Amino acid sequence: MSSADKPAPSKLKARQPRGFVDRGPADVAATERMLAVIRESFSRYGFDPVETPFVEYTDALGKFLPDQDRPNEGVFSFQDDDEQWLSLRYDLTAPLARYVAENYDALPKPYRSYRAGYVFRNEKPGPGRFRQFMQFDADIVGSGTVAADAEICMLAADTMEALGIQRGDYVVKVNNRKVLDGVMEAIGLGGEENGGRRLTVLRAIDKLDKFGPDGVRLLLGEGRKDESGDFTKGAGLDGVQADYVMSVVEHQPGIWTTGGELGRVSDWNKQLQRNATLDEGFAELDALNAAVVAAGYGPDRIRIDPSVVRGLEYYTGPVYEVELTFPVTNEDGQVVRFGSVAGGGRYDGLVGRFRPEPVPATGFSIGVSRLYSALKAVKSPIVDAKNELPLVVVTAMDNKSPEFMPGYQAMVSELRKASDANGKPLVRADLYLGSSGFNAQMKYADRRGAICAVIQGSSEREAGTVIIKDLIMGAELAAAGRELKDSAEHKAKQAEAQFAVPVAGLVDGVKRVLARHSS
RNA sequence: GCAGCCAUAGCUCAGUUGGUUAGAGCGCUAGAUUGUGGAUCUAGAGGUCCCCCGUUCAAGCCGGGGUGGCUGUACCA
Repeated sequence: MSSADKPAPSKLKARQPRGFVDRGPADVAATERMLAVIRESFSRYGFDPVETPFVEYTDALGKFLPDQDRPNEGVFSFQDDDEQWLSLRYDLTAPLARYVAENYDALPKPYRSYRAGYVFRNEKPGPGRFRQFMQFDADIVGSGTVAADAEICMLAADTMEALGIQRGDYVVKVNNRKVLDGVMEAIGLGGEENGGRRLTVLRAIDKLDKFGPDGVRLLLGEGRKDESGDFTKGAGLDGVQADYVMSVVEHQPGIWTTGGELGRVSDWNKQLQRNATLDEGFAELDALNAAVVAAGYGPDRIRIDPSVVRGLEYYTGPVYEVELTFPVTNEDGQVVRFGSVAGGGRYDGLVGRFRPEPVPATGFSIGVSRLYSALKAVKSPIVDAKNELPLVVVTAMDNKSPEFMPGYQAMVSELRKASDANGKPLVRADLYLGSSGFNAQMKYADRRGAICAVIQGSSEREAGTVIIKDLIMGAELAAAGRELKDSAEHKAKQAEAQFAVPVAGLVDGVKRVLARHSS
């Protein structure tokens, strides 16, 4: 404080690493409620929870093996003191595969499990895209039937509705890797030697949402130049090949709505040159569709869409993507779409990496923070702040005199012990511990969003009473114009908003205020 | 990763051809009002002008390099 002890010239700068975020009380509480809803939904489908650690051996995560000294491509990795490579998990699927393989004999199969947790990706962050984020997964391991995939799709749809997303505001889109592989074969891109070009074509298809059919066509052919002048090399398909690809991926709007009835994928497939892989893919889509339709899930909820491309590295059969379809106005006033908030598919090869026998598996993953933003945008009641327990602030009128503090602490203590008719906690209670004057204490209570303030100065203390001030009603009065403040009506309201009760009646007085605002 | 734009107070931003002590609005802290949220008025706190090197008598401003941010693109399990 004296001029002698100046602050050091270089103070440490408080800052978050890029791509990582802090979350405030409202976000934490709302996310907790959201997770509870998802958990309930998954649990109802008979899934059991399991938790695995953040860290796995790098080779167990699969894709990024330490081919050199630094297994760092997109993954946070470090070496243990025995020099083995460890990594932070980048999804919840690979750790589940490791868990199932390790505990194979002890688990009931097919094994249904769910889990939520943070995952980490060491890559460039962007809007709504972080290096640490939460996923919520559900998987069925040990069942190769398409009924398992159907079950996952229905679970996805039901979970969206449980979260307060209206039917029609989301859609579960389903495709099958075998369809895409069959298309590749049909245009002559089958076989080991065409792996690179296949990837380019599939990536181009994945851009349909972003660049539209014309953009995709460019990427299938020569390539595409973006507005910054950057050029993306295309797959080099000729016109016939590109036509074929486009006819598949663009056909989806008509498939299920023809004649007002659900069409059959196998009928639609007759328009195309066929091969065994295509047939198998369409047969699986057909079976999946039949299963969900029989259970009452129409194309407004679960829909076949041949343009869905996901998980090129490890999905082997059906793939799914949950897309939000309602438009949203962002803070810049632009209308945007949320797009995909969950995705998944069948990964029959993943557990088998650890086991002598093949183990089929299917599952999906919810991007929790993206979905959270979406729930706020649709004003889902689940993320509404009103669900929080109300806060009462006890002011410390005589905070300059330490001998009065125990009295105030007795008050918050009593409020903290109070419960409602159902035996649940009545309120959260906070005692002002700062050194500022009374005016500032009211501002404090206001900023904390307290429902009421408890006040006891010297005159109340002598009278054995406390004052309870309804801050919600008080705010309306404070906002009223000066000329109104002398009116009889205003004074009557003021008496209602702020009243004295005996010290023993503190909890009852607070209940009186709660009752006013408990709608 | 590649390309473009940007970096001055907590936030949004001014800052003249390079010229003394870098400003505004909002916000924040408090006072006016022994003890009541808004409004008003007053005062206060808060800055290595992103960092380093260079040019110059002199750099927030000019040059080079770095770092960080934004946008697009690539990748995305």
